[in-house]
Amino acid sequence: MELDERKMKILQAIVKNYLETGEPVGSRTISKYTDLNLSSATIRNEMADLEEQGYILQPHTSAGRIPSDKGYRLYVDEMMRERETLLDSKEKQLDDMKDFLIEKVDRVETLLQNMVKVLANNTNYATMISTPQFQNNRVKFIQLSSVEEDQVLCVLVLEGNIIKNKIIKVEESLNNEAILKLNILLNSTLNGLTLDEINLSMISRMTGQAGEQGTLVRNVLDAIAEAIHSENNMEIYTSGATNILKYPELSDSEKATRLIGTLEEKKLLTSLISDSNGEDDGRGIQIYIGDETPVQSMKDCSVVTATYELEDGLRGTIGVIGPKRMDYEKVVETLKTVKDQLDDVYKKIT
Amino acid sequence: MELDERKMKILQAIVKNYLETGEPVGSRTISKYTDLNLSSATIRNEMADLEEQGYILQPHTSAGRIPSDKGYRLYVDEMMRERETLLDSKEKQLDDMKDFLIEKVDRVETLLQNMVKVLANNTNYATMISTPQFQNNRVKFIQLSSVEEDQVLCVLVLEGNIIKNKIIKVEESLNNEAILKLNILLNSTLNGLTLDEINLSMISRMTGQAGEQGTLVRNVLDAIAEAIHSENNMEIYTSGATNILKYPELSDSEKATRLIGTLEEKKLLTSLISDSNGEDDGRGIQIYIGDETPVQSMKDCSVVTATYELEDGLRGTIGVIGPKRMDYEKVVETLKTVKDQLDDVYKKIT
DNA sequence: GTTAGCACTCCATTAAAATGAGTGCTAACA
DNA sequence: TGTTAGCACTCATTTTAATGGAGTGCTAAC
Repeated sequence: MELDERKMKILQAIVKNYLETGEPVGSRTISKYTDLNLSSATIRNEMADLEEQGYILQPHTSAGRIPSDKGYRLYVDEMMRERETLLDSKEKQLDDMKDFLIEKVDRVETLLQNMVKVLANNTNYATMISTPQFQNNRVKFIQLSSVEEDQVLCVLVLEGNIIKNKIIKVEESLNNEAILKLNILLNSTLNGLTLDEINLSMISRMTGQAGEQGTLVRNVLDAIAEAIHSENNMEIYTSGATNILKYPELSDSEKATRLIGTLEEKKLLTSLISDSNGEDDGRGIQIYIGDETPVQSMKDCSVVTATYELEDGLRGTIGVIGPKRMDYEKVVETLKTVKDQLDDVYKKIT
Repeated sequence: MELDERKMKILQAIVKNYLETGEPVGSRTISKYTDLNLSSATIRNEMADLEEQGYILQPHTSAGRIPSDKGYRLYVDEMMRERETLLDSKEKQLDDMKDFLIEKVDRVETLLQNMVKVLANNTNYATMISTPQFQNNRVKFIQLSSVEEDQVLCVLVLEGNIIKNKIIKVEESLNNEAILKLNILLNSTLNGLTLDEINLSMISRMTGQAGEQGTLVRNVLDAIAEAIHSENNMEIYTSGATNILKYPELSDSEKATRLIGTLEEKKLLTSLISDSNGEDDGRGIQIYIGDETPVQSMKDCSVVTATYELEDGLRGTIGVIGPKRMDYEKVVETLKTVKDQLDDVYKKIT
């Protein structure tokens, strides 16, 4: 099953060439392209082998070969060299970007929205980014305040300065003293806890202690649970959906509709969000080629995702969606840089 | 410049037919289609006149005619009958929708997001909706709380239960008493005011009264100003962007990219938001045909917008973007219903 | 003023032909 | 035994030509 060195080189040449041109590549091209100094006939023989082994395929007889998913996979795993040379200029470019991003940014959301746009412009693929998850972040501060007769405002601050709030209806207005008491109760009990740590016995104890205001406490806790619960919170921003249309193999009406539709219906993207199952390269990068994708509607694409991590355990996912023949090297490199630098930018703006 | 009745009828027939088929319509079709009982030759003569007057045009010689922007405009202004007959079923349909929407909706944002999706599915065009504006809403409640040594949380509640918050850095930690005082000062001064009413002299007086905490008050006021300022607040949700691809006249790569890109880059849509300049039909409906649009990139489309109004003076815009040959009647009818009912749904969920 | 008739235009569709990139296979070569 | 030149063959793409038909404009007659 292993490929000898020559076959590897030929496969690599095929993939590289196809990434560049998007056209099936023939034996003659390879014969000239590589330093192997082999005639096209020899290449043809090797190609026949490679096809038999499933690394490349022919769109039709008498066409050149294109990489199969398996071929891309081998390329990505074994042959892709990191572009150290490019790294410097990329660093610089991203430094510029940082300045650009910081300007006028004062909320994480805005930062991420800008980031995802920059990434889309940079790569010419579609991009997505999820707001950080914070299930495991701890409660820092809770406050109830009476806003109107029958309305209580509940504000919740989590580690990482995530603020959630909700207006809760109450039957009868509360006096200041009652509210003060409740605040003390809530803070002393819940501060420093994560959602997972707020369990049933705790809840019943608190509702007990709250006496008359038992139902209110209950409502507050519900509000917290709801506020903190992942699916209500994770937002996904996308950008560059129209980049899809730049690639003929994706731009026919049916595929484009499916893809752009998926990007629009952000919920469908959640399965791309860092399930952090093993398959990454040790630096939080994951590559899904074709059918490997967890999002069915993207089976004609490749998806590259990276997990970024801000301080305070805030963690999210950033991803690039493009044709299978995307420039994996560049994308991976860019994502790594983005991921590394996101933290910096974030620190500067907070 | 006025058209006689017969020409009107012919134009109307052309537009209607073109809306249905999307194909240029010829004289023979009209001759049979209308109850005018005129031969195709006569129709041809009239068509020649209509073309000369700019109401219709020929894609090429030996093709039928299609309406020009001017033709559409006349149709929309003068010929479009409201479909009273359909109204009943539409009402019902929207009632169903209401139930669907209320389920699990507990924030206005979610309501609007669902609404815009339903609208897109219903019409088969692209849709947009803006979150309500609240420049003129009054301050209901302000509260500062010390969250950490150097961080103060500022919560602002406006009429309509719009909540804004921001964490403000301070030099030195504030004791409870100081915060209490500030809260009283802020509330007593600002409650019941709109942003416009918070003027310079008021600010300087307050910073004076705040003594040591002058800068903090300044920061709080800045935060309010920023929170309340329109461009930071208005969000626009879109849906059904891919519906664009259903219409051949818009689905070529270039146009589609431009349009979907515009929908993605929501900021570009702000000029569609209820500048409420006169040109509406008295019920908050506006129709932009082709070049009439304030958004340059949509000059190949028509856009229909409606202003909706929730209670408490919350007001936003909902819009439909489609090909010029969109079904204006249906769209206008649907928008009217949505606009009327949005308020109801909103009341139910709050 | 209306209509029938006719020549003309031009797009769209189909069919046929030319092109050419690329293959697989065979036989000769080192 | 691995490599290469040569050649016949395949098949998507492009080009060209032919055909059909929807629709018009104009003229002459009603």
